Amino acid sequence: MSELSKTELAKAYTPQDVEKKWYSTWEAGGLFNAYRPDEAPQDPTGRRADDKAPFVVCMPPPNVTGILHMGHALNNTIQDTYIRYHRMLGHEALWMPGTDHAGIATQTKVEKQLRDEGKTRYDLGREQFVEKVWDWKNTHSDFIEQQLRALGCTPDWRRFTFTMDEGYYKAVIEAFVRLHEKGLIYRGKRIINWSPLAQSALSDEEVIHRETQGKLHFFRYPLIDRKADEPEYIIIATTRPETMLGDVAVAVNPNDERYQKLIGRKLMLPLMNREIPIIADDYVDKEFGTGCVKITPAHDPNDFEIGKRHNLPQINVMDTKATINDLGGVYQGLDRYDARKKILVDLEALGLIEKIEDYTNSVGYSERGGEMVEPYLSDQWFVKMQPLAEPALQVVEDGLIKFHPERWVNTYRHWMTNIRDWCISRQLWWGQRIPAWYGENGEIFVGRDENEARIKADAAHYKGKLVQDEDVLDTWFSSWLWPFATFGWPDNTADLQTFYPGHLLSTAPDIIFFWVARMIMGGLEFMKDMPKLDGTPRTKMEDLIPFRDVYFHNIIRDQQGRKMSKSLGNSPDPIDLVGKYGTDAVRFTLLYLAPLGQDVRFGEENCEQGRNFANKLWNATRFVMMKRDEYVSKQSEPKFESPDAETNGSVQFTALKANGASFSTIVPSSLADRWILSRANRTARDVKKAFDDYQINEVTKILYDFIWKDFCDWYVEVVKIQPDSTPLAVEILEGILRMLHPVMPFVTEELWHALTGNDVSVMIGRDDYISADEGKINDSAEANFEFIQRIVESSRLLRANAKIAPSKPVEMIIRVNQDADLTLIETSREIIEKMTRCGSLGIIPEGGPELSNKEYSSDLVGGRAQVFLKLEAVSEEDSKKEKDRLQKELERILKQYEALKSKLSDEKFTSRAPQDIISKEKVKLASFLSQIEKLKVGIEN
RNA sequence: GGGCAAUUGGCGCAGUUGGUUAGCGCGUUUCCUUGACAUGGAAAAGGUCACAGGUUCGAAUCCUGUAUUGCCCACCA
Repeated sequence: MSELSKTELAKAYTPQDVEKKWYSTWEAGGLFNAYRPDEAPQDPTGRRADDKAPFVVCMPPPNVTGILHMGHALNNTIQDTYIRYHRMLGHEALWMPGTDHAGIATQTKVEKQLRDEGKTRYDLGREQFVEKVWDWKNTHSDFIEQQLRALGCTPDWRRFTFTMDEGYYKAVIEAFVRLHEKGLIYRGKRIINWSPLAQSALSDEEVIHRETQGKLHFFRYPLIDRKADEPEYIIIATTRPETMLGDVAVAVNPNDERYQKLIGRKLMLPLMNREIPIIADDYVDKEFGTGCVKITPAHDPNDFEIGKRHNLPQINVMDTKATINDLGGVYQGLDRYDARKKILVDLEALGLIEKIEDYTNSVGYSERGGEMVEPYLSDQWFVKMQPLAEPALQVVEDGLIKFHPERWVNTYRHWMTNIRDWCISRQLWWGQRIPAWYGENGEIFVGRDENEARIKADAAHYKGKLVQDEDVLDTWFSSWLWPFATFGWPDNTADLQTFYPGHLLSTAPDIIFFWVARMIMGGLEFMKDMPKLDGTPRTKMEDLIPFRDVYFHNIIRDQQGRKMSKSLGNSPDPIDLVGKYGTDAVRFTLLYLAPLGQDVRFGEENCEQGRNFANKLWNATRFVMMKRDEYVSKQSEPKFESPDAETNGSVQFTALKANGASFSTIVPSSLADRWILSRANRTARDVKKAFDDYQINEVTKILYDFIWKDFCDWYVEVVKIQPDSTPLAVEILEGILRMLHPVMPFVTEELWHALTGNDVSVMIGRDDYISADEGKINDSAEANFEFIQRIVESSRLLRANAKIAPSKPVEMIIRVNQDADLTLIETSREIIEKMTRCGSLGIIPEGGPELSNKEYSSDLVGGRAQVFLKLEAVSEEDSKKEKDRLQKELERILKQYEALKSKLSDEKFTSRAPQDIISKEKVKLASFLSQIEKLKVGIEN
């Protein structure tokens, strides 16, 4: 590659051409693969860092049937950016991909398909139905993977895991059996959340409560054996009349004088004609309603507790479809809503309705199906959570696991300290079947398979038939094992030893309870027995936790602030955006808009910013390459292969790769060079800090500003004027491409190859990330070049004000306050002249003849200099306008000056403020003063 | 009922240990197709940082309260 390059880049960046090519090149080149030290020779890139630690991210597995929405796009972009960043830092970066079987969601979809064919799952039977779900899964799971590829994601596809895979299935069963053996899983008859649609139990987390407009009904329950001075009936209040069919008592507060005498007496439950007692319980609030509560233990969790305290029967009046059953008398067969209507009509006819009021209360709905959840009494399996929650809270409190932003710790703590047992059984067919077998007399045997259950049965001297539990486990009961089951747990695999614990978990905050908290519990509980890589046991908490940092990203909303949702149709398909704007543009935009933990409103047009940025970078590279060709052709003996970076006289290019992780070895020879090198290194430093602090939107902002404003707007312009800066520009650009690569992988890879001429087998993503050389951060160079920039800007402003055509050469004079600046400006003379298009430039010291505002328009550059632009024919009107402008400026500065002056003369300030602040303010005051004087002179002349 | 956030120019947002002449993108106005880029360049207008107190030499930034908005949690029938 002696001819470093020809300028072959197209005029605009077209992502489609570039993305497909590079993705397959990366994949074929093994970029995504992470290897254990013992597998190192397999790494096709030949580069690995045995001495460097792995960096592991487990992808939150999307639902296998789902399509990715904007939230996924953001989340996976965050993860991919961190993976790429750490890969470039030399870590063995492992991103574990996979999908989730999503029990209810998936089963519901397949059942719906069956329904369209006029069938139910029972028509097929369990085995055939599950087979059908597998078919469905197999035809849909590719889709997720393709979308992730389109987003440029680089997980280790070889490790792709599905939560129903054979090995994973085993892990789930193992976890169940172990917890059961420890007494942390039990079976119990409880009130659970029942989804009549899914016909299954739900966990508390799968129920969302919404304020719902309803009615509070006041019913009269007649008193039996009423004495003359007693009321005819007791009035109870209820929001759910249909449950009265299962009433077994009415409770009052023991201290309620109104009813004290009636405690122990009986009421006649209307419609059912059942005698029920009046009982006393502290739970009842005297103030609410009538102070009398009907008690329905089978249909309300509170009533259930009260029922237990008072040994009341539990009468379940509904079946699994929330239809009234045979215990509901004449209402049998009615749906719960129809039953309510009929009960109201019937009670009305009996004159037993006191009144009905409007009432708003919180009602639970199924997160999936959206229907009203029924509190339902049934036998279910539960995980005892408190013993698991305690250490899981501890590791977060102790900072072993850090939340970003930190405030989520509060939410986490609250949930963990008020934790309730987790209902894990689901009356579905799609999922891991509960490994419990029942004997004919209700015996329960839990084992990894039927053999094991049989052995336990034998031990218990049970010889009869064994029937396995029909139910499956909650999907989250498999998800919480994700950080280690994916590596082969419960087997003691080399992968598990090498890649556990992981590092980063990135997720939306809405699954903090579902998933994040439980994964922490799972890691602490299940990894205890697994040895570390060196064979020693995991004794420390930090060896058990599944990850160290949890990044809670924002929720993406539409421009009206609504949550993106399928039903609203307000969620753009990320893949459409990728097609329209390019992957890099979408990635950049999402990260740029994603301040940590703050919801963000997203409009598709935002992607234009990312697209424009990619195009800007593209063209800057195109230009730099063009200048390089030009520069090379002018050199008598270009020495590209030279490893040295000597810069005396004939500047030469260093071999780009040899720079390793820092920007450039070229010794800067001009102010602009020192400036850009300083800015570049400062940027590298700040980017690293932002990455490490999980301020990813800050990363993109810093890069955007540096690349666009410093490099493109100024330094590229400098190169046009100072061709000797070309080699440095090339090297800065090369570093820019590396710095930006984790965020915008495609365009940077394409440009990097164009620029360096590297073979496709060499990938920027396997190369070193830029690290800052802080010794090259040069405050005075930055300040001095900024001074030059301000002068140029002043000149442009004056030209615009005076309406002088941009192309017309002008006469300009710069008057400086300090002699040192005479030389400074002199050395930058060419830059100033070319950038301001001035025909003649005078540089003069303080003092000397005044320049009249009849001839010159002027502008102050802080207190440091004043720029004068020679005007052509000046009319009275122009002159007045110029004076007005100066006057306005004078007033503005005067105001600040006065404020600062009184501040500095305030003894309180001078005695209490730190010295450096005071001296800074003094310098500012002097600057104001000099500006004021100059403005006055300008106005008068 | 408890908790957590947010409130900065027309719109969307930065501003992380209190000290900047309060920034950015979009939009608006003016000018510019000068050999990287019109997906561009140059310039301009536009904000008493929700409100009221307080702490401090100094507050967009810290504290208290108020208002509005959003989210999470909670078994008051």
